[in-house]
Amino acid sequence: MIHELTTKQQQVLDAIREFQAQNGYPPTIRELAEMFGQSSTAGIHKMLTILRDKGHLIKDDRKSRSLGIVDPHDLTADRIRSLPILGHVQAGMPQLAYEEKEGDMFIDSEWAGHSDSFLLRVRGLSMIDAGIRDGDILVVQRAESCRNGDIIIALLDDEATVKRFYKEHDRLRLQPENQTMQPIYVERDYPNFHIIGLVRGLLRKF
Amino acid sequence: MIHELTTKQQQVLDAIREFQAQNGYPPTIRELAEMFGQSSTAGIHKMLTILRDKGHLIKDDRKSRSLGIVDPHDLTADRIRSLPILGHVQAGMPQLAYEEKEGDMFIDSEWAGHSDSFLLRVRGLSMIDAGIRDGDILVVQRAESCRNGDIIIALLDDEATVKRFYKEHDRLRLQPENQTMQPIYVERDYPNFHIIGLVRGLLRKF
DNA sequence: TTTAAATATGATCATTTGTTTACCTATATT
DNA sequence: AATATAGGTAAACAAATGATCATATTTAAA
Repeated sequence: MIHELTTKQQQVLDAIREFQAQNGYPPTIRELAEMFGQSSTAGIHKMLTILRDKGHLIKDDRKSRSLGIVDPHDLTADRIRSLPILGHVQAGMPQLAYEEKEGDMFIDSEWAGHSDSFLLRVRGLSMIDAGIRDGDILVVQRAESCRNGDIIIALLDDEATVKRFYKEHDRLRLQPENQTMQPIYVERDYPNFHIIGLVRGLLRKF
Repeated sequence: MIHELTTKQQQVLDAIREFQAQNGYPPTIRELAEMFGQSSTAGIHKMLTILRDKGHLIKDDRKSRSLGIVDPHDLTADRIRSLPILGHVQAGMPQLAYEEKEGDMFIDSEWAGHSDSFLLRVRGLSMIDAGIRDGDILVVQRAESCRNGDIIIALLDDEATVKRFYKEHDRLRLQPENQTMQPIYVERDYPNFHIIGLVRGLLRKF
């Protein structure tokens, strides 16, 4: 869909990108013309129209400094999320207690692209056999439901835990991955059980 | 140095930030006035001057859409690194074979702040007891030396491995963390042994 | 060579945008 | 009560900016 560009058109596009990075806002047509040593604005204006038609540029008519690059390489902003690191999950859901925030961390949105996620520091050894260790940080995606076998963050009687989730005949099984620990069974419709989120990733710092 | 703001001033600042994030370029004074339901531009204009004097805003006189937020929280650019994901480490060090790149991932520079780092996908179970599993991604910091107990990426006879490193009397011990595997011993000064880097972190995607 | 497209000029026009002045209204402080 | 400050209105002005027309010049394709 994105057409080929002449070298000149590419230069203009690069100049816009450069200016934006340098100043925090896009250039005017006259500023662009000056950069290329041109005495008229008409040439640049025409080129911007071409660039827009070719799909490389977003340009709002009659708006000053409204140029926006359509750059498949510069997905930086879209690929980064800043997530809060929570020391522990508290009661009072579904609102998360952000006061308990340990800090923030930037992560690739491949993990946090959907909905609102957060990071949770693991306490305990209940998932040690799944390679989840004490002190690890989990990438948790908020969710109310999940599927069999998912590793979830659940709140049971105001106590937050990491477990693998299984739905059985008339009850739910929260399976620790630790040979020394027993599964927890929860009646369906037990009021004090809530799924907080799905474990999507794990971060560990050595 | 940065003065306190009234709630209204804070709202204006937030609106500018929001607009910038939304559109890629800053708003005009009239657009701001409209956002706040004001019929005149003078009020906003006055407020922008105040915000600039207080050090929260960069504002070029007589330039359209030139507002720039001075935001101590926006250290984004400094806290993010884009690291290549390598499928495996090859011979021919110390240059890494970037042709084998699987892709790139953004990570917090808390892990990759120093020197050049890269990401390496783990193959095998040699470190399973350390919670490092097949398919995990390691954050590797390039290094030629390391200390006892460090988890390292080493190249032995053109074979790359993840092991825990110990220096013994007259040899080096590469200790797998897997009860079924035996340590590897390497003579000091063995020519075909090279330390590639230090494992600083671990990323896993569920 | 001929033709078409891309690039550029110079001038002009219309609109957008920032700036300013003179007021008005609260609210809090002296 | 008097005063200062933040916030707001209305109107007008000046500068910045985008759009456009007619016309060259160069470059690439037919």
